[in-house]
Amino acid sequence: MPRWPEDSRRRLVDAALVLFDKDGYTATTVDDIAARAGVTARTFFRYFPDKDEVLFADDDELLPLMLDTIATSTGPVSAGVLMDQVLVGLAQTIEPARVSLRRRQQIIDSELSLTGRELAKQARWQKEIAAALVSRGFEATASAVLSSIGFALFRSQMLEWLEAEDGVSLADRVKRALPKVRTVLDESTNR
Amino acid sequence: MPRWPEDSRRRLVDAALVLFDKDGYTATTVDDIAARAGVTARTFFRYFPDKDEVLFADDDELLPLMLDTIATSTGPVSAGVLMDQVLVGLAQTIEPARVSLRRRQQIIDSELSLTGRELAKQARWQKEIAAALVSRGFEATASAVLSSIGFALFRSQMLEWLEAEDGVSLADRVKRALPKVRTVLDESTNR
DNA sequence: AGAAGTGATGTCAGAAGCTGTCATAACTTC
DNA sequence: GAAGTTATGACAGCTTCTGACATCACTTCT
Repeated sequence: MPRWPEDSRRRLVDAALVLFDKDGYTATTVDDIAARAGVTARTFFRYFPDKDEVLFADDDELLPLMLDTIATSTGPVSAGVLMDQVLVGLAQTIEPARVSLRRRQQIIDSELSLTGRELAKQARWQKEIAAALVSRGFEATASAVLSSIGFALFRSQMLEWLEAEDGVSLADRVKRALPKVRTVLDESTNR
Repeated sequence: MPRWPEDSRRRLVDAALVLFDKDGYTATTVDDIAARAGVTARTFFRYFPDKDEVLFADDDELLPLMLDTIATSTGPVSAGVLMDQVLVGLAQTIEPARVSLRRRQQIIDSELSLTGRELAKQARWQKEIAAALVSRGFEATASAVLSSIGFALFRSQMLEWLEAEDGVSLADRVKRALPKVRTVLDESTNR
């Protein structure tokens, strides 16, 4: 429970989203964001290491959740089932934030560098999840492959979910994703 | 066959790789690179839109190759087979450059922003390949999923290939990757 | 209540990335 | 050899990001 803190941070995030949405990412300077939040640019960089991160800072809370899913899972399960649990848990966590996530994704898609940042973050998750699977005794390459395609699938499902209006939850989409791969693969070897 | 051109560009790339390797990415300034190549920083930015791109500029030649694979494929094949051909072709193309690619990957891994750039480029490929599959008459979601996991797999295999010393070619690794997914998946539903 | 401490913020200075503009020199072409 | 093209240099300026130090608000201890 700090004195003024967290308040500035929240205002900076809000200001950034509004301005990026209104004027575009490159067109809005850090000074603009800081001014709208009532602080200095220097303060902005105290909360966020760079201009991009104001869009992704909240994501950092998600990795511990995912790692926790793996660490606290009980009983003998396959790596695939664990990965499934991780992704469904992730889906359920972000599910309520759909509208703001969609706005954010529009901004991200408008700038290639932001897409890169998003994917880099996901790549870090991917590595950590794979490592967590390994530390639970699963084989290294299988863990890497699983984590790799798991996140690739999650992302494609998330993008669909953000766009779609059919009301199908992200968790449901994710649950259907892995079997869907199997279908595609069965077709793929069908010379 | 330009007058002086291409020569400066080549020298800039070489200088950048040497300096990034020697002093680290952030520590070497664009001025350093330009100086070593015998030109001005302004000239650097005429060849490359930003400092990152000097590491990735050559990759742009690869996309046309991949799209060509899809466009010129004859006979009725499944999307999966096509995707397989694309990735194996890509693997064979970059195969000879292994040593320089490994040095490059070390630099990329040292900086999160570079990883982002690498993945952003791959994301663009992914979208274009998916679009090419669609234009060959394949279903949209299947194309997207296939392209998505295809590149995820390719990347994980490439990273293994760069590290490994077992002499197994990248193309072979890629060929084994898709079946490997199937194995992992079979295990994954095996509650 | 007053002193001392802590943490958030402001101010200032500066490096590095990147862009626009114009000049110039090298080289080609007619 | 005149005209046109092109790579490059030379500034000048903006934006992102960092380090150093000052200051102000609020807390805690006495």
